[in-house]
Formats: sequence, structure tokens, C-alpha cells
Amino acid sequence: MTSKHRRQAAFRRLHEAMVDLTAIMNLPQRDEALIAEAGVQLDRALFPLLVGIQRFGPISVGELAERAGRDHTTVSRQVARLAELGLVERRPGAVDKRVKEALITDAGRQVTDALDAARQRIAGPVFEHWSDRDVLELERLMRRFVDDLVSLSEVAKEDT
Amino acid sequence: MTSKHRRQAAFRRLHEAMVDLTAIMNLPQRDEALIAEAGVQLDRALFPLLVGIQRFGPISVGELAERAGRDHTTVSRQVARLAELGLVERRPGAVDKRVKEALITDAGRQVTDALDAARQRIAGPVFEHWSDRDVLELERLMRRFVDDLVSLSEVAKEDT
DNA sequence: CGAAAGTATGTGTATTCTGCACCTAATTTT
DNA sequence: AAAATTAGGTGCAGAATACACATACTTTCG
Repeated sequence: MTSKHRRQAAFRRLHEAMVDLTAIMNLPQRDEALIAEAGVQLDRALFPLLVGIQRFGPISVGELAERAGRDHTTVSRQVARLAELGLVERRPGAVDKRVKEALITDAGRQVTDALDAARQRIAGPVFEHWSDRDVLELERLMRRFVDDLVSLSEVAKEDT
Repeated sequence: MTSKHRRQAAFRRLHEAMVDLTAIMNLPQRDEALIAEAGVQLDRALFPLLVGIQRFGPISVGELAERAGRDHTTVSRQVARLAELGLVERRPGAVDKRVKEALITDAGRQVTDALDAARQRIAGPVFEHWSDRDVLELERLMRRFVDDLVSLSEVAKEDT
């Protein structure tokens, strides 16, 4: 029982840390600082979408919408804007012509690369006083945690 | 040099995990599931604010707004709604009568307790096959990481 | 002290974001 | 091949948000 309670307490503290982290990640000023440091011109709202397309593209509007937890019409409009800016390319899907895949262009990749580099400059110093071991452990455990969360929600979805 | 590159690679993977985690935390369906499981009636938008007031209250509108990264007028209206629902109480600050502190009421605490319990039921199973050590390590490292991030941004603010 | 500057909160208003209803095109099912 | 389903998109309406401005209180400084 004591062990169970210790776990629950750890769970609560972990959740607090997660909430804090999410709050930091969601701060508009964080994105703005990053955009400024990267020296790119990009609407804050398009930002996570561009990153998603870079990472998972070619990707359909529907899947992108599901990942973002937003309506597909909203995402459709935002992807259209990214296309207008020349940061992503639209093309009909090879196997299913209903889907209109989005994939990153060279210009788009320049932007995401600049953002990655800027983030490294801004946030990299956080780990200055961290041991290699702790950095790697945090990375390993957080990755595992996220993956477990995803599979949990996928199981929940199948129950529907 | 190799060590530096290993760190940069770990940093990049860590950032990906953070983005994934933030995406999960921001899913509207996640909040909805939690609210349903807790059996409470609460607007999704008021949710993080209530938690913030429970955790940091009594707290001013301004500080709450800064934590949330939103304009203080937006937060002012949302806190007013929480007060109408009887979940938080407003009162003039003891030392500075300009501030109108928000603090959680008994009814508000019942809601946050129900949410905590619901979260434990929904997300607790994630750690079922985790070792005690890994759970505690994740909690420790994540907490430290968040704290370091906060102090970094505070330093940056002073430079302004 | 007391006027001026600064700060915390709140209201009116315009803009932007978002989602629902509905449409078309393409695919899958029967 | 007709019916049902799925992907994407447009029109419109409501919600969320921030900017401009107002008010009340506090701090600063002559």
C-alpha cells in the first residue's frame, strides 16, 4: 500500500511538472522569441503545423487535423496559407486522389532548420550543468512516457 | 566534439518528445474525456485557469495572465466567469487594494479534486509496467528541467 | 504634503480563430 | 453500378482574444 501511495504522489508531482512544461511550451512569447532569434517571418499559428508537415509529411489534412486536435476545415485553411507562403507544397495523393498531401518545400525546410538552430542557441544552455547521464535519461524516459500515452489513447479509441 | 554532438542529438530528440507531449496535453478531446470522467460541468477554457488558481492562489489577475501567456483582459473575463460559477472567490488584496485576488472556493476545490482523481483513473495505468525507479527518475528530471527552463527565461527577462 | 507618474483591473470594440452545416470529388461497399 | 463512405473545401456564425481606453489605487518626487 505504501508503495502504491508513493506512486500516486509521484504521479501527482509528475503531472504538475507536465502542466508547467505545457504552459511554458504554449507561451506566445516563447514562439515569438524563437521566431525573432531565427530571423524568419512566420505567423505563430502556422508554426506547429509547419513543424508537423516537416516531421510527418507527406501528410494529409485529415491526419494533420487529428494530430492537432482541430477541425479539418481549420487545418485546411492553415495549410493553404502555408502553401501560399511557399513553405509547403500540395499535391494529390498517389494512391487516393481525394487526399491532398502536404509536404515541406526547400524554403519551408530552411525555416524549420533556422528554428531548430535558434532553439539550440536559446535553450541549449539549460543543460550546461547537467550530466550526460541525466540528459540521456530524461530523453529516454520522456520518449517512453509519450509513446505509452499514445498507445493508451489508441486503445481507448478502439473501445469506441 | 563527439560528446557535444551526442548532446545536441539528445536535445533534438528531447525536443521532439516535448512537442509530442505538448500536443497530447493540448488535445481538446483529452480535456473533454477528463471532464466527463470527473463528472463535472466546466467550460474547457476555464479549466487551466481554475487549476492555476488552486495551485498558486490567492493570485492576481496580472500574474495569472503572465503565467497563461494571455492578455490580462482575457484572463479578467475568464476569472469573472469562474467567480460567477462559484468556483473561485474574488477579494481585494490586503496590502494593495488595486489587485483583486482570486482564490479557490470549496466548490472549486471539489472540482479540482474530482479532476485529479479522474486523471489518476485514466492515466495512472500508463505506469503499470514501469519500475518505481523509472517513475521517480522521470519525475525528478522533468521537475528539474522545468525549473531550469523557468530560471533561464527569468534571466532573459532581466536582460530586457 | 500633494501633484505626477505608474500599476492593476476592467469595459467597449474590432479582428482573428474555430467549428458546424453543407458541398463536391473520389473511393469503397454491396 | 448504385449506395454509402471518406477527404477536402467554402460560407457563415459564434467564441476567443487583444488593443484602445477608462478607473481606482499606489508610488515617486518636487
